[in-house]
Amino acid sequence: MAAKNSGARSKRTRRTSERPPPVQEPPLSRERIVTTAVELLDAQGIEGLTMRRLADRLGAGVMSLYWHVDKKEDVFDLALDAVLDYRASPPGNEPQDWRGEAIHMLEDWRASMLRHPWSASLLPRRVLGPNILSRLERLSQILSRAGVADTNLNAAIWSLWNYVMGATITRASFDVSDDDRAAAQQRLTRLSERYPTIERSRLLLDDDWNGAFRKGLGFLLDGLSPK
Amino acid sequence: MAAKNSGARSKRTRRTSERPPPVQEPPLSRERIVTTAVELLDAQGIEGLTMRRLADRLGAGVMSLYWHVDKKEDVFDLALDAVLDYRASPPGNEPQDWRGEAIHMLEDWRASMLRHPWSASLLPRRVLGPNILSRLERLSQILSRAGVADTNLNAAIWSLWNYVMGATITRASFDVSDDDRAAAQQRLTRLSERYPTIERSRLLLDDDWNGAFRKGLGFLLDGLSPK
DNA sequence: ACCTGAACACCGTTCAAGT
DNA sequence: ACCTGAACACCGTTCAAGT
Repeated sequence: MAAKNSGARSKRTRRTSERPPPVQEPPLSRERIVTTAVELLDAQGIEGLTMRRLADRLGAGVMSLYWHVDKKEDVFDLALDAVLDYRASPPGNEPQDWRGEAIHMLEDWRASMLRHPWSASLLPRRVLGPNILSRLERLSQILSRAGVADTNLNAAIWSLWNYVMGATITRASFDVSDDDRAAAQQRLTRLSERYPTIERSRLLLDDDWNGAFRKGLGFLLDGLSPK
Repeated sequence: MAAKNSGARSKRTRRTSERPPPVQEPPLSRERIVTTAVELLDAQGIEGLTMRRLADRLGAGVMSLYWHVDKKEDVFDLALDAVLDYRASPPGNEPQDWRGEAIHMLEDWRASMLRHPWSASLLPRRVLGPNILSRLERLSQILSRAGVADTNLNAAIWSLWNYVMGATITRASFDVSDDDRAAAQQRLTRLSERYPTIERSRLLLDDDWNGAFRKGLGFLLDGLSPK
C-alpha cells in the first residue's frame, strides 16, 4: 500500500480500483503545480525544472499542465512568488525601532531566498508578484515612519532592494560553485602581483557571509538615516 | 564581392576558389568564438545563444566549437568577462577624490553591463573572471586609500558590489519587461488599498534609474565613509 | 592539431482529439 | 471543463572518423 504509484506508470489501469479518489491523486490545479514545482526546483535546481518532469511528479501528462498555465515562464513566476511570503508583527507596532524592523525584514527576505537558492537567480527576470510588492510596501512604511524624506523615499527603497538582491544572488551563486570560488582564489594567489590588495585581505576566502551582510546593511542604513 | 558568404551554405565548394585565405574565414579560435558569442547575445539575448547558431555564424560545424571550448557554460563565462574590461586613469592619481573615483568606476561598471543586458542575469551564476577581479582590486585600493579600516574593508567592498549588482540586474530586467512592469503598476493601482504607500510614491513608475542609482550609491558611500 | 556528421537523449509547445 | 498522445522543431554533447 505504501509505494503504490511510485515505479509503475500505471495510469491506464487506475479505474479498476474502486475507491473514491483517496487523496492519492487530487485533480491537477495551479496550486498543486506550484507546490510541486518548488519541490522540484529545491531538489534539482533551475535546470531541473522541466515540464515533462513536473508532469511526471504530478502523475499527469505533460500537456495537462498547459490547461492551468500558459507557458513554462508562468511556472517560474508562480514558484518565485510562492517562496517570498512574509508574516511579521502588525505594521503599527513599535514605531521607534524602525532600524530593527527593517533589518529583520530584509534578513528574512534574504533567508527566504537562500532557502531556495534558485529563487535568487530567477528573480532578475521575473515579474513583481504580490508577495514581493507587499514587502516593498512594508519597507516603504518603515522608512516613511523613520522620517526619510518623501523625495528620498523611492531611492531609499530601491537602494535597499538592490543591496539585498545583490547580496543574495551573490551568496547563492557562490554556494552553488564553491569549487569555482576555490579555483578563483587559487588563480588569485598565483597572480598576487596583479591583485595584491584583495589577495591580502582574503576577499574571496572570507566566509562570514551573514556578518558581512549585516555590516553592509548597517552602512547603508547609516547613510539613509535622516540626520 | 560583398555578400559572398551570406545566404549560401557552400562549405563544400570552397576549395575550388584558389585564393589564399582572404581574411574572409579566419580559422576558428577562442577569441573569434567569444567575439561572435557577444554579438549573438547582444542581438538575440540569453536564450538566443545556441551552439548551433554560434557555429553557423562562424561558418563552422557545431562540433568544431568543442575543440576550443569544453562546454557551453565556458562560452558564457568568457563572454561575460569580455564585456567587463575597464580602463581608467592610473591608480596612483588624485588620492584625495576617492569618492569621485569610486563613483566613476561603479557607474562605468553598471553602464558596461547595461550595454549588454544579458550580462546582468548571467553574472550571478558565473565565475570571477580576470576583469571582474581587477575591478574588485581597484575598488579595494580606492577604499583603502580613503581610510576605510582594514576590518571593514571586505564588508565595504562586498556591499558596493551587492549594490551595483542588484541595481544593474534589476534595471536590466525591467528593461526587458517594460510591459510586465506596466501591468504590475496597473495591478498595484487596482489594489491601492493593499499597497497604499508605494502606490502613492509611484515606486514602479519612477523612471529616473540613473538618478536613483547615484542617490543610493551616495547613501551607501556616506555610510561607508570613515567618520 | 584541428574539424566534421551522424546519432542520442533530451527539450517546449501546437494541434487535433478524447471525455 | 479538463486531460491526452503524437508530432514538430529544436536543444547540448558523445563518438568515431576524417585531414
